[in-house]
Amino acid sequence: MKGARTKQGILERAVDIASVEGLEGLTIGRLAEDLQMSKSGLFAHFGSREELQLATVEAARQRFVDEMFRPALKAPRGYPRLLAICRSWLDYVKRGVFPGGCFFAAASFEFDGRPGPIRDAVASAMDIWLGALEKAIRLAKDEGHLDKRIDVKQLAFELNALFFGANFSYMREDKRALGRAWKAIEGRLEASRVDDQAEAGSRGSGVGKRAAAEPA
Amino acid sequence: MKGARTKQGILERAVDIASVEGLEGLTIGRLAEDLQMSKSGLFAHFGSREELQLATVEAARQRFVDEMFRPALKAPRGYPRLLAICRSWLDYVKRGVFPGGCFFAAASFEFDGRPGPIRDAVASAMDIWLGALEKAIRLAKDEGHLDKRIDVKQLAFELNALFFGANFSYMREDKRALGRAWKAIEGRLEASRVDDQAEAGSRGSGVGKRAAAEPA
DNA sequence: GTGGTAAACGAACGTTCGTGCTAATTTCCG
DNA sequence: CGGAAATTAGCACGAACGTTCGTTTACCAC
Repeated sequence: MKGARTKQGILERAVDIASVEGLEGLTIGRLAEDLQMSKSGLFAHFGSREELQLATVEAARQRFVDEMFRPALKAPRGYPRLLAICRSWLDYVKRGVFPGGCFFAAASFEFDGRPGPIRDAVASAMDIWLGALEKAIRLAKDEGHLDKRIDVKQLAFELNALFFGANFSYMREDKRALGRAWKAIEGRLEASRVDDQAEAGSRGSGVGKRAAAEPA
Repeated sequence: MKGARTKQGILERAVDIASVEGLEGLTIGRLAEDLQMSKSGLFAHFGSREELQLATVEAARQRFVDEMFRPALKAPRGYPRLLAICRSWLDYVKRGVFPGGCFFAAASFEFDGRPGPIRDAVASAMDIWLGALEKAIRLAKDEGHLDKRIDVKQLAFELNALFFGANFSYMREDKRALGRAWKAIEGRLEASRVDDQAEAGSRGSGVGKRAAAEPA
């Protein structure tokens, strides 16, 4: 049972390295040296490099769910939860959950043109995440918080794109990156929101009726 | 002078390979074999692998400008040109200008956490492109086509994010990817547009006043 | 045609890659 | 405590990596 803990430790480090150097840059020798153990000893846990890479993808998915997604589920379902997910996403890159930025953004672009098990694993993880995002949007519609006419997949596409853009800009030391992303996200969501008559008040008309809140 | 032509041919192939395998996956042996020439003969043109990578980035930038950006400049300045640039971007990934999808999206994510000359070169190319995009937006404002209140950098950020998202989805064989991206882009631009009283007509109100045109 | 320069080649360098084996060590259970 | 099982280490391998070297080929001016 000791092996399981060691394996977990290996994978945590593997995820960190892969998020910076890429999954192809993740090398057994480098990883072993980093953990101060022998190549062969480490190797024995996986049997092949590809298996190590696949396990790394899965470990990254776990971390993503634990650090970014699950906490957002505490928010009440519907619009608040959808907003919480978006906020949590930006927070997750800000906190540096992966030292090299969003693991899956990087991995997706790294393997997009290369068929094989790793590409499939990354794609599957992204499918799960996008599915969860779509579900959150659908719930917000069902709760009557979002306009019934909005296209769920379309909105998920746009939000996901903004996440990628946020990660890109943030990694380029653009201090305004997350602020911009948050503004865009909020604007997009507010525009799809069903008018809440209770707080009708005087919303601005025209370009955008945007709140001014800043991300965490 | 023969060497210059050879070098150009090498770089064209190098760009193709790097767009699929990544700049780190671009290997001298592989490239030489692909071109049916000796490693040493090829190597002599660059002096080091890093120099080859840097030259590859520059060659990719050239191709990007030639195939995607310059053609869009034929459109009249202002809103039409901005729209033409966006359309051209989507078309450029659809046409497979780079076999592995947008070279710079991939390279940006590959090197975002790794300081060094290559990261700098990629970042510089992205800066030039984003600068050009911002300029197009600013021109559209100056021409009175876009609302004067819009934030140029904010809009550029959002468009760029949508391009990345489009590339991501398109590379995943999502047939609707470019359609969605186009819809989002057009919606975002229409919302920032100054109302053209001449063609007032009956635009839909509410969520979005979106035209239904499909991308090329 | 001949001489000189530029371009491409082939072989080899030292490293590092992933991957087998086998031996030593540690851990766990009765 | 002792022995079986799981875990780690040591070592060797073939291949590929970037790079250097000396040599040969191709081309162009005179």
